[in-house]
Amino acid sequence: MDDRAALSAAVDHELTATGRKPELRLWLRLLTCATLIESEIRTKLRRHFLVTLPQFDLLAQLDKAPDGLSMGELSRRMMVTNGNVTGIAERLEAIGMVSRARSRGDRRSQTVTLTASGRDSFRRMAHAHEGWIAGLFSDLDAGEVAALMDGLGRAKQSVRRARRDPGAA
Amino acid sequence: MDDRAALSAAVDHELTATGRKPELRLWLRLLTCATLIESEIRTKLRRHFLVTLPQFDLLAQLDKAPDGLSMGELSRRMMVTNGNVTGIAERLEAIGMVSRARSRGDRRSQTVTLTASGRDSFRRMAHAHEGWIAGLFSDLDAGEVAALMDGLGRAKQSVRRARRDPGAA
DNA sequence: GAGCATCGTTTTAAGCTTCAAACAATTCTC
DNA sequence: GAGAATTGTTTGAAGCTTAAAACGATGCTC
Repeated sequence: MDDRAALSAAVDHELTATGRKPELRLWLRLLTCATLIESEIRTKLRRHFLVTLPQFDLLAQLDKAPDGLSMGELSRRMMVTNGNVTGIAERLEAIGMVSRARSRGDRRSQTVTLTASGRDSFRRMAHAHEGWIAGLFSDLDAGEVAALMDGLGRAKQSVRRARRDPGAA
Repeated sequence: MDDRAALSAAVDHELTATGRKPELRLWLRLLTCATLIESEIRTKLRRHFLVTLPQFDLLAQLDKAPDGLSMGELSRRMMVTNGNVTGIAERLEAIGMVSRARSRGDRRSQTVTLTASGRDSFRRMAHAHEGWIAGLFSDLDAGEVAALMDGLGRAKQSVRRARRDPGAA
């Protein structure tokens, strides 16, 4: 490869990343989308409702579970560590959005529940949130949304399977 | 709506979330994918290279910029706040992966550069990282990857546009 | 039922992240 | 050129996050 070819390959690599594996580029693009949306929603939640995104996430899990959830179940559904949930739930309890009580039948376990006012507040947030998300995706038509749902569904399955058997290629 | 219909609607809502807007479901799925991959990569980077994901991210930006980058430029490319970069760069400097120096021409600005050993270490990490990502996506064929790249590209544009003009629907 | 492993949760240490305020160097304006 | 915005970065406070250790209740085995 002569100098000009080497330079051109280098520039090409710099600017368009075509030298990389397609999977890596896909991951970077996926991450960019997630980061953009996440930071937009985080800012709006703070500005409009004085709530953090993790707090909103915890409330959303509880809103779908009328009987409340244990700390461990919250941790699994939110895909974060146990210790993480402890802090978020404490702060939400301090502002009266959720209540915690030892579970009947297993005194190790705590059951977290939305308070009445917590549920009210969350419903308002959730309504606004749905609108914000729709706004962010508003340049996509129904077919594009469906295609992405499908592709991401396959991607999710692939990732889950790969995490289970690290060996198989 | 009688009791049985109400119950069935509720269950349906719980399990498949069909009551929600497709855009919201798309966002949740996108976030799930990103979270799964991110946590897998985070763990592997720590186990194999004793480096955090944000540190890897900063190194990756520097590896693409042979002349180094200013703190502000790093912040923009990593899509995080300025103050955030300060801490990550400090820790990377402490372990000898990067060096910082006042920029010539503008004494406000710091230029961050990979050290020789930092570049060496990063190249090894990047090679492993590329393999891990390929492994996670290995159930997708080339067409699926391309389709996702395309759809996510459109999604990214939609989000960026919506952030610029909050008014337009 | 005594010992032992397990399970659900909290705690701790280190690091990440944002937002807002502070600071310092630069540029603009007159 | 002096004063006023602007720009690049750091600092500080609050909160998030993980990994690992600690704790206490439960269940298991003999």
